[in-house]
Amino acid sequence: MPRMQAATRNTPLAIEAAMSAIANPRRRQILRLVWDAERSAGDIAATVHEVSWPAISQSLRLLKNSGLVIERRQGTHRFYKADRRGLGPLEAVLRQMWTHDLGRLRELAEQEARSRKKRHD
Amino acid sequence: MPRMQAATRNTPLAIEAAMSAIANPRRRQILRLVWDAERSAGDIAATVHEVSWPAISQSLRLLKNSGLVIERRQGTHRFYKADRRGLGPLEAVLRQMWTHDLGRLRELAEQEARSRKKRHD
DNA sequence: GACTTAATTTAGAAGTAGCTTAAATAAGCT
DNA sequence: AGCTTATTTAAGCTACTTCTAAATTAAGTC
Repeated sequence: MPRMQAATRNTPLAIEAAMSAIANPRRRQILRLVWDAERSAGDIAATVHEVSWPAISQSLRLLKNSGLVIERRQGTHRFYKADRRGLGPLEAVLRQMWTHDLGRLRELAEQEARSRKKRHD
Repeated sequence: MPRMQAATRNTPLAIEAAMSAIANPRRRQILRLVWDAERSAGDIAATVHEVSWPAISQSLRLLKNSGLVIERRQGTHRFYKADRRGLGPLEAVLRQMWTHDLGRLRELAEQEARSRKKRHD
């Protein structure tokens, strides 16, 4: 008897949760990174160098819980990839937003830099 | 020379803002109320009896600023209606969410009732 | 002007979100 | 077992969100 397919969806896509997940630019950024190819958590964290690893880890868990990404464990690694099934019209929205995000994430980084500087006076 | 169309969009639809506006169940509820017909602020506030009038007012302003509704003033009244232009795939998402919202808003109300009760002990 | 009605703005409380640092888990290697 | 690498969990902090109650604006009426 053949084994079950490896990456069965852990949780079904929850439209409510998926919506607020996608409303956040950082999570859209991460989601885009795992849109076409599977990537390890560390790989993602190394790419998104604006925030710490735990911050990425939290975002990944949220994306997973809302059914937007799938996690696959292999040894000490955890690989994530977007789960495009059941996205429906949300996929078109995502693509639209990604084109709008180009400047948006730069803004976000500057804003964070400002408030971090302010905190440390 | 004919007058300009009365309800020109005050602000263009901002996809980023529209997204987070729609991510909130209360605002989706309000948006649905003004989806097919124009309604006054007071009318809306009277319909959504879970929260106070100022709360509705704030939500309306946010919806307006994100370009999802249009405001029309007439005397002491302010009328709001959904601005469906430029919504793109977001409209399909909205419709999908509204069907999911049926039980969701009841939950939200109960949750609010609980935390309000807890506060007043 | 004084009063009423419609709606907003302000101020502040309570809860939530997103981040940081430090500690913990978990797998693989020697 | 002890050490390293990969990643998460825990605790705490700041900023933002959503709400309420009270004060304010704005238009129309007597």
